[in-house]
Amino acid sequence: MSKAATTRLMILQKAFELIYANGYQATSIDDIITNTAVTKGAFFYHFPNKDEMGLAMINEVMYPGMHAAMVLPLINATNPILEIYKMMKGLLIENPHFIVKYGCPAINLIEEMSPLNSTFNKALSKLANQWQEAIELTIRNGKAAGKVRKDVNATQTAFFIMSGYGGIRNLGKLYGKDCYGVYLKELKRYLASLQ
Amino acid sequence: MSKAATTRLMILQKAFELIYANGYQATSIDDIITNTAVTKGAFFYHFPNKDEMGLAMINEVMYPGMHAAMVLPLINATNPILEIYKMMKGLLIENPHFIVKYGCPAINLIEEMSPLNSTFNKALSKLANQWQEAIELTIRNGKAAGKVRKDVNATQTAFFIMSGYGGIRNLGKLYGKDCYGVYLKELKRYLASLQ
DNA sequence: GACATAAAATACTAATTGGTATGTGATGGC
DNA sequence: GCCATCACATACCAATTAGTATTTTATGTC
Repeated sequence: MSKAATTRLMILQKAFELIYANGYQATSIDDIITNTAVTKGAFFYHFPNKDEMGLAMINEVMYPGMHAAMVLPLINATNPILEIYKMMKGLLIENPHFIVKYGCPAINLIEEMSPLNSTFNKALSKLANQWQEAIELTIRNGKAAGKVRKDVNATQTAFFIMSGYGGIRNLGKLYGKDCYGVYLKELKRYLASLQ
Repeated sequence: MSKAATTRLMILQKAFELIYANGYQATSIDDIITNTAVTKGAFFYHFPNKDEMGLAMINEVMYPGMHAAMVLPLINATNPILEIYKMMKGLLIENPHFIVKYGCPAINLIEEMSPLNSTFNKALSKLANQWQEAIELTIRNGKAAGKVRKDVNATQTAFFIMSGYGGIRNLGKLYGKDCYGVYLKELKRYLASLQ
């Protein structure tokens, strides 16, 4: 990787880190550059403004991360109920990149920025769509394989599962990680009811 | 109400309005006073700083509102499954104070502030606890009355329902109100599975 | 090694931020 | 009618914000 590309990536990764912990608007460009070996000149050489950096961060840092944690575990699922549960448990309990009190980076950014900036909204919708489609497909395949009841609505179920995730990330900020376990137990019950 | 009390309430209500739409940190004191007939002197006469105003807003504006919309509908519930569903539908569809793209004021504030400020965290936890207890009690009563299966865990179920709410408010910001209907359909299915 | 351009460093700016210092008119108790 | 204190109003301040203008240093190509 060229030195310039390294600088650019350093900016995006540190921005992600700070924005994850403090929010997008509360993270200043000065915050980012004082936490890296990057100067303001370099920042504005690589990005025309803060929002363009934010979009690059969504597409180049968050998208790959969410794909690995949320979509890949579902690909080629043979037992959809189990696979969806494992994906969720992996996300909530086993993923070392997430800190309970800071929630989920994607949920945080949706919460903060999607009402304020339609370009952010679009970029974040793409993330959510990928996940929704992966869950939906898993359920449809499960129905075809006879592992999920025929009267289950895949779209409805996907939205319901995604909602649970966003909400428990929110509650986790209030109560800490204990509520993740409580949630997962009931998720298991719910998923079983689809069989 | 005395004139001073009116001024104070005006500040809190306008602050709530602006913070609901733009977030706590993105709403400046100047924003609040230019949108009211209140000066900076009056603001800092009534509140020592911005955070104290924020806490007063949680306790004096948000708490009563959330109690009316989230707790009251469950009190004296005779059919818990139906009552919980109606409470949720009332919140998502019928409540005229909420704007889909801005989500839920309480969820927003939890998202933004609970990781950054432990005093906010505490105040917001009280809100969440009230709701949790109301849902839990409804389910326990339902079990006692034979309207909810004995093997249902009230705490788990309450967390699961609360999570769904927080998450669908998040998705609503992305997708608009259509997803509320999709969510409610699956919530109905889930609630039925408790019977 | 000359040269063009890419990449970055430095110094600045206007606007906005939360908060303060100080002044002033109204209000209520005596 | 005096006086204290309440309830504001006005003018300010230092720090921080996103962004710009200008200069300097690397880097690849011939």
